[in-house]
Amino acid sequence: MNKSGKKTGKEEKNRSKPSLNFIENIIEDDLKTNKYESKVHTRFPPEPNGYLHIGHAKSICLNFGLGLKYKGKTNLRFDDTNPIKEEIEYIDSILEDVRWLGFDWVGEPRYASDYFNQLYEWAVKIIKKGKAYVDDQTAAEIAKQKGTPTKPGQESLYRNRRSVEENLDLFERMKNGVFEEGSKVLRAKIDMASPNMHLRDPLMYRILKKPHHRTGDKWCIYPMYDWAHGQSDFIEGITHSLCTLEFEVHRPLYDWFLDQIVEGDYRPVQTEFARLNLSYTIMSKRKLLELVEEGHVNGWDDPRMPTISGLRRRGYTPESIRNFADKIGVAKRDNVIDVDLLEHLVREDLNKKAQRVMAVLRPLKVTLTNYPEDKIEEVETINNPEDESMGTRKLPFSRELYIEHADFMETPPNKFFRLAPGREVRLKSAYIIKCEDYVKDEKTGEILEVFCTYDPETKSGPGAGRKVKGTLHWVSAQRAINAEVRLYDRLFNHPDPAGQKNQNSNEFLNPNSLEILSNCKVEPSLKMAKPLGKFQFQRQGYFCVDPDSTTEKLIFNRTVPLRDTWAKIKDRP
RNA sequence: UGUCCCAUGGUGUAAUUGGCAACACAUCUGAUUUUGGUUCAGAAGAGUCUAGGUUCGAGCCCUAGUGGGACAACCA
Repeated sequence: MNKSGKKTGKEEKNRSKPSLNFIENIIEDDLKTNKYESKVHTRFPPEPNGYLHIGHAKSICLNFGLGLKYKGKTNLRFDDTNPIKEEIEYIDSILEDVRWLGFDWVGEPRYASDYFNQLYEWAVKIIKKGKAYVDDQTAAEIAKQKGTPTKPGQESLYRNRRSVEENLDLFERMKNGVFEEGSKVLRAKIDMASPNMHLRDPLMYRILKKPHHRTGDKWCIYPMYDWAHGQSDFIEGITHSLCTLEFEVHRPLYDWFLDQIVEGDYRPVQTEFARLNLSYTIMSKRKLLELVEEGHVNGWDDPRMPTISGLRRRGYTPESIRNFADKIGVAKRDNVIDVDLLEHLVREDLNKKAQRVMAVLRPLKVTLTNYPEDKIEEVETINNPEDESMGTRKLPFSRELYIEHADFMETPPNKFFRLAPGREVRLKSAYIIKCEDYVKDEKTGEILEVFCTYDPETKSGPGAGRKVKGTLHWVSAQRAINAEVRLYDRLFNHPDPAGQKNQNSNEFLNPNSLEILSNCKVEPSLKMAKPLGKFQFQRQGYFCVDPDSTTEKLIFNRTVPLRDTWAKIKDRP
């Protein structure tokens, strides 16, 4: 009795309070203890050196989602501390992708480069405290002295030899462009014997005589990531600084740098979570770039790419991606998410939204021998059975039609209930037809044409009469318009191409990831289809108008096929 | 020969004071269906990496081990 009462109490609690991920737990604890005056301020801080992918989408949804959930704020900040790799082109695409996902940042986008002055002043302060010094050694010498994770490093000759005044003077002259690139760096004086490599006197500044896309020629010394990120967080009033697991070892340094500059009570805290891995694809920017450069795909927005721009072109909706980020959760263990989940979610979304249309991908001609030659009648069909408000439309029906090649079989196997000699099927929204005859290429065995009769008593609508087992999609041969359809399959044929030791992911590239069908027949209403317009091709899948599509040449991308239980039954041994 | 992180059905994530291991995807049945879609009903699948310890009671706390991952760019 006592026990069951306890149980009920817990169940009620669970119902009213859904479980939180570990970051939400941290935030709610902070809220409870009134840390940060009960504010939540997050940020999404990409480096503008490439295109965003679905792994970034996870981070975007996390950071912006938390801002929304806790009525806080979220900044968009470009981590632009390396002028060599960064370009404005990438900034534009990042802004577009974040907006497309449906998020808005508070105020203007921020830039780490906006803080270069402040960073410089703080660096001077740290030198004055005797906790930073100018090192004249080469990159190779510094690397050599750094030691290894298992062996302590050695201190630089310059570490203790130079006075504060000398360091200050050298640093100022570094800033003024007196020294050659690579000849001097500013280093934090921490601990060359630390078991954490990042604490072995990390670099704060290097000399780079390169123009920056925002600051131009103003600076020739640029701060390193570690000496910019936490300070940017601090400047912006970020409370919860979320990043991926590989920065875990940076956290002591993040904190050390904050120790040097923070005076009040407030300071941001870094928390790490596991990056997203998705089955049958890769997520590394470097490897993705390689796919583009080696021509395995046609650019960053190739619909096979896991980039946001690729997914958009493929026909994914922002909602489906946000749902995905929600469903996969946030934790600290390495993971490979099944791409089936992503596909399930885009189907779920498109099922509600996408208009159904008739499109025959691999046409097979059907002639209705008892249908008048010149007659074209219009049949009415529903636009979306999931949403009556989407209404109906008219479809032209005629003596000569196209059906899907795979919907006819000369010698059908068990459980095949499509068209076959002597069999009947319904043409969706039209009539029941019966196969009377067919023409076959005797050499290749290919079916060339099918002859049927139609039953005028069976027109779709109330009182359509008898039922048959199969229903096929079709188009009128006279009225159909041509289209190109691009069928995409997974880019790799291994579920974890990047996770295989001693094997390059490219070894697992799927040679059949793209199939182009150029002789597809689609219903005439599709002439008006606009780029990125989304449709369900009845019985086949969801398709999206490619941006390359024109009224003269329609091009559709297959987002994802419909679930296909027949394929499973058919392929069973 | 180091430091840090991680370990729950096939996959991913939960289990909020230490109290019957839950949800989603995937898989399999059946029903409905003018999409072999959708929807609905149901089934199977883990005893929580291992060994000890604390406890009336451990997925949860402690110790050790095992396995996986991160760290040695003037990249982020």
